[in-house]
Amino acid sequence: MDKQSIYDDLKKRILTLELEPGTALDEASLSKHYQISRTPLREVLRGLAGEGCVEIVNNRGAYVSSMSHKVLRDFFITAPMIYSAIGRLAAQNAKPAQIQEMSEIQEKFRAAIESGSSADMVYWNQCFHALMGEMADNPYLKPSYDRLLIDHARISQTFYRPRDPEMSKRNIDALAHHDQMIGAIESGDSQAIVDLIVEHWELSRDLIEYFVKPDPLAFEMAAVNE
Amino acid sequence: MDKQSIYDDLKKRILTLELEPGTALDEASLSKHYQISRTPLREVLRGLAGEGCVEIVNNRGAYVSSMSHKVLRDFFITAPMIYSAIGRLAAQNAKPAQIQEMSEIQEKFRAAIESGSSADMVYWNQCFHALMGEMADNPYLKPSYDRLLIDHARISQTFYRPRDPEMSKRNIDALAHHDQMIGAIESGDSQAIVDLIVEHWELSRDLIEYFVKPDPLAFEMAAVNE
DNA sequence: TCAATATTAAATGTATACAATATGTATACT
DNA sequence: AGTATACATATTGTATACATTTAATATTGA
Repeated sequence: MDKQSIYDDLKKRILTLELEPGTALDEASLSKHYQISRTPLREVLRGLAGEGCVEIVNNRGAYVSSMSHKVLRDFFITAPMIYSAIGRLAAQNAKPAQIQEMSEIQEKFRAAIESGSSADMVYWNQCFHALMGEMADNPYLKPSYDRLLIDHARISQTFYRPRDPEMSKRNIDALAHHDQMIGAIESGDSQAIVDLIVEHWELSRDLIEYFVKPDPLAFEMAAVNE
Repeated sequence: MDKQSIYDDLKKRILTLELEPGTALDEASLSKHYQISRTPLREVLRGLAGEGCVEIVNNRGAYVSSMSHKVLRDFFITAPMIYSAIGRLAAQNAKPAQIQEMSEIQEKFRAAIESGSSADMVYWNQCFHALMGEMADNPYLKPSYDRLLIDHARISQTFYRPRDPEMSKRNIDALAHHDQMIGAIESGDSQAIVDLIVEHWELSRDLIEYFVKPDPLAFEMAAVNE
């Protein structure tokens, strides 16, 4: 397994919460697991730290980056601005080959939703939005955008409930948004893509609110007053 | 010299253009220069790559990141949005100790301008704006902001002419902006800081335009027609 | 002479051994 | 008993030797 594959594998395990926020990433165990020496493994961990997946503390090793309330708040403040900017630039700069690739990813995403595979949904959704970042082709926005996507995936996983029928409905909506986004990018319609991204964002935000502020459990007032 | 110092030193040399864009960063030479083995030096280079100072090509080493026309364009597109957002957040979140520190940095900056030391001006200006990024305290915006600051310093250096009287005038203006920014942050005035940042940005932008589109050299039409 | 291939030198990439640091445990002391 | 200190263990950080890849040069053939 080469370094890039190890990088991708670790990132995937962090995004899917298989490695939960705060988990210690022990160099010896990982290098044994991936059958590679500690030197290149350390470089992988430091690479992931640069992307925000991992936090490194001096002389105390690497940890999967945390997801505090503060982080959640910053995420809600920041995502709409960056997502809109990336979308606008993507509509302006997307190359035909990238649009083709995006269509293919979208079909994989559609298949994942139809099959109900939660891990695949997260993965192909991630690919879709990461590709939009590539289309935007702006080295200054990319690091922030990528970091937002990482936490977006983790937050979504946290609040996703595969058995809730409300989820299927939202997935269908998200899928439709993606289709429309591809159309807007093809026609280079900046305003359309920004509108779609705002709509898509609100879907995601509402999903999270839906679970942060759920309906209280049923209870009998009479029983309490007895 | 410890790893952090080496990191800082290299970053400073890149910012001040002592190490020009595209310069190859040879591991052996650098490790000899800093009296450290290649292993930790490689980690430093990869750290700088994560920040955007350095580009690493597989099996071909590290280079000071380039400054193409494309980069310049992306810089102009992106900086106003991120700078404004950071400024707004700084006004909202700055801690008293940080405001104190900013005042101290500003005095160093003032001294640098009065003494006319170009390198010190770049350095303390960088510190001022980097601290504003700390005040904003937003992990999603920070990586983009830091990358913008790096290239902002390099672009400014490229177009700075210490002997031009126009420069001194602009320096005085920049200094005044900084003073006003500290005031706006102290009073938590978001609107004021955004206005100041836009003004400050325009100063910087005009400076660059002033040298990208200079007045043509004098010539005699008559001579051409002879 | 030019092109293609083989060889060689120099660089990066990896493994491993050793050093420094941090944590946990045991022991001594108040 | 509780705290502090000393020691032991485990983990990270660094140096160095070796492997691999790249690039430059030399050599051979047409």
